[in-house]
Amino acid sequence: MAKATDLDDVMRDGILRGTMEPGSWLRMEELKARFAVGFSPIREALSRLVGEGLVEFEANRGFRVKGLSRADLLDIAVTRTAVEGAALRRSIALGDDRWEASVVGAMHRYRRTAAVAFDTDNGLSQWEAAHDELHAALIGACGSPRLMMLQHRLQEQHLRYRRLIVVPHVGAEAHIAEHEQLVEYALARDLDAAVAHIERHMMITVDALSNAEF
Amino acid sequence: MAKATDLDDVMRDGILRGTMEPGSWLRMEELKARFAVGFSPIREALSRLVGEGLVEFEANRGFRVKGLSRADLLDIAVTRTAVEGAALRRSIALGDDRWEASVVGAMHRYRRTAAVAFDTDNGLSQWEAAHDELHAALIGACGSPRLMMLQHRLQEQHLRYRRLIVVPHVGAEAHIAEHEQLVEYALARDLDAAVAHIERHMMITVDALSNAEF
DNA sequence: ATTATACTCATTTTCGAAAATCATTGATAT
DNA sequence: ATATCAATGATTTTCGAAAATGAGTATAAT
Repeated sequence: MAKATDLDDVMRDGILRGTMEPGSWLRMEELKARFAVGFSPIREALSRLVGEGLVEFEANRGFRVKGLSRADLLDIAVTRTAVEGAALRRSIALGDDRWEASVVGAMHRYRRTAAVAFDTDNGLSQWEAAHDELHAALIGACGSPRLMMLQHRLQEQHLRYRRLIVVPHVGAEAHIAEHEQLVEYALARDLDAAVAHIERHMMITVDALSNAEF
Repeated sequence: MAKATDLDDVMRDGILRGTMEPGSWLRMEELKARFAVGFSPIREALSRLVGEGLVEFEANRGFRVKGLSRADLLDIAVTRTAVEGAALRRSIALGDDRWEASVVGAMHRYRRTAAVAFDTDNGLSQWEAAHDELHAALIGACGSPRLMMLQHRLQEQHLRYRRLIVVPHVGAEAHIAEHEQLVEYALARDLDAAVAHIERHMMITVDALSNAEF
């Protein structure tokens, strides 16, 4: 079935989508049966996910999906603020026209997907994907592989929490306005305004989520 | 010999100390013989190190020690600036007396080890260790597990470059003065001065290293 | 001479039987 | 009754034989 090299992709997907429950143990025999492979590829893929922070390992007890908590959600936000703030600062300072073009393009797609987010079945996840791509585009010119990689991983981890709450129909407009403003600052190369805005933005997301049950 | 769970520690050590050459392939049979274990624990440990950014993996070609380059050294510095800057800002804002005490203590040990760094055989690595501990102590009150973990990993990665150049006997005084100043700002809770100082500090280290041959 | 194809060989990668581990249960002694 | 220790069982973890892979080499075809 699934090639062994892509096993971590499949499992990452399961963890991010909540199919594999946060905090639950990952029993070897079960995974072996589920994915129709031997022990080695499974352990290897899980070890990679440990490094990514999605899975925890306890010697002789096995692997488990990393749990969710308010403290962890806050920590993700704090770290995202540090990483994305610095990356955005550099990106705005270094970005050329190609960067501007990619931001404009991503913003366009973001607007479009937001407009139909509640119409179709997977409209919401389309919007979410466009949102994440917009953020990635904004820091795309920062020139630091590590900062971009960290942003990507933190976005993934954040995704697990976003999926837990129902996005209110009404909030959409404010959400869009937030990003219009952010992109405007970025393209105007207003460094301080953009960074201040994105830092505030991170915390708003936490506030919205911290009322949720989990 | 070495318990299988600690295999990654042993290999990490080898990579950081340069025993395992940067860019070189890690042949399975060789590692199997060297550590007297089977394939599985080796692959697992290496997979963990992939997540930490010390090892690269290419499907069906195997694992290799991550190479060194000027671009990579600069990227480490950029990322360290982002992570340690933000962490220090939070640490200064949130730190209590216990934090102050740990900083004072770490600074004391740093001074002591610096004084005898060139006297004994392993004096230099003692000094290096104390230096890293001082930086860890400074951000110790930031309250973010992720920022502290990232700082630790980046410090490790930076270590591989530090080992490449010979620390000049003369530079020691300036190095100590830098840290005296930094600690002073931190304990005085002068947030902006401390953060500005540490950001400059990161770049100084890069400059010193970028003249080295590699 | 150059491209295409089959064959080697060194190496990675997978597999499941077997060993190791830990929590639990049951037996025994105080 | 409670503590101590041995047996049990469920599960993780290791191991090396065997399969899969890809790079290199030889052979054949145009």
